[in-house]
Amino acid sequence: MPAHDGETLIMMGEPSDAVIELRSGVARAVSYSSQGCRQVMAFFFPGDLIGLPLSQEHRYSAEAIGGVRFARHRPEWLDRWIGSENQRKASMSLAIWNEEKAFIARGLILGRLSVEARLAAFLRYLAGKQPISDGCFDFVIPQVDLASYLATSPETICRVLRKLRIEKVIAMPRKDCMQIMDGNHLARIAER
Amino acid sequence: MPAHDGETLIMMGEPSDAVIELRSGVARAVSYSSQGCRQVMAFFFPGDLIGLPLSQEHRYSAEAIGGVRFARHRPEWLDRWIGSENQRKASMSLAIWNEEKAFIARGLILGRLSVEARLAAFLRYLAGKQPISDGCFDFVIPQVDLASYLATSPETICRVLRKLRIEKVIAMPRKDCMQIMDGNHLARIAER
DNA sequence: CGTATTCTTGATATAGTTCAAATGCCGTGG
DNA sequence: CCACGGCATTTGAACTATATCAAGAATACG
Repeated sequence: MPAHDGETLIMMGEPSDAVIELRSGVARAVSYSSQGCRQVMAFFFPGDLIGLPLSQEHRYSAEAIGGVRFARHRPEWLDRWIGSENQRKASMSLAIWNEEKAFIARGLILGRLSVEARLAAFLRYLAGKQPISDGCFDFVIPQVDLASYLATSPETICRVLRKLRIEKVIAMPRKDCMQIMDGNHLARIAER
Repeated sequence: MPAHDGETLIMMGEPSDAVIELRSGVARAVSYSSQGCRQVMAFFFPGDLIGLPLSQEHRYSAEAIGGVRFARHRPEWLDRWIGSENQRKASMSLAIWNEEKAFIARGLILGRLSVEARLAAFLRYLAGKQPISDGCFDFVIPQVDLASYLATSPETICRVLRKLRIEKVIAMPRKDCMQIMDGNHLARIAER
């Protein structure tokens, strides 16, 4: 099933009665605090399972960002999926761990002091998640979401991206297309 | 078994051949990057399982902070522990989820723009984790670790704690003892 | 094509980093 | 028990990164 950009796939607080399998595109996990503060917690990529029934209710909303196609499964499907996966009794753990990795990644990225270091670390993370062709990878995440994810303002995201472009660390042939020109330099920036 | 303060319970990169059960005190999860950058990723509290064998190697080091007593178990023990727990086949998931929650918490805390908001959010989190007597709870985490966890400098931690004390939002009768005087105000500060 | 959204840029104020130094605290060994 | 050294915390001062406000340009969308 395809999803419109911005479409909500699962809703925070609703009972966890469905698991989403992301087939293509990128989705975001969003947390809404009681005061209505919105925070992008993670991004999901093709192959990821979204909304594992770890608790009674979903702990975040999942929203389509760009080019999303997905499948919605009942929890029973998860049991079969796990069984089919080579009889490895660890595969539920694997699925959960995969989700956990996304959240840990955000923590580690946000642990840096400067926005530049955080953004550099995120771009390296993203490059490892996206298929790369001609040195470029899709960059469909709006800067507003990036700002929320990296705990900064959209204006700063824009400025830091420009700085990295000027320094020829990255290039953006199109707005939705990112190329890492100097991986070593990017790694150095990411280290504070 | 008791642990000295600062003692390493498990080491990042070593094979996951032991699970630690924290009986008392507080421990920290620390990640060391290849360049040697150190980052406090999470804190563990009594009852937590540390070093679940999700991957071949531990993904973080665990170090004792204060008053730690712990038990070291072989991975087989985990199977028995899971079996004993009411035959709930979900209990491995529960253990993993508990670990995951700690990392998600850091992400959500770090998602705030100001250090004051991050610290306020963390104190609320901590108050929910620590037993409270006489309105006070143990506050054994050194400010250096807090700074690393909250992605700021120790000096700023010190200054913000002072500010909160002056504003009578919190009180610290002793250095290792924290009291929340105005929970509503603290919640408001945590909301940016 | 017009409208809404996202991105970009500039200017300003402020929070927070950094460096440096002083103070307090704790354990160790004499 | 006290003196010492090391470590954590505190404070000050200067500088810098980044939030915020405001406005304009570009882009997507119906």
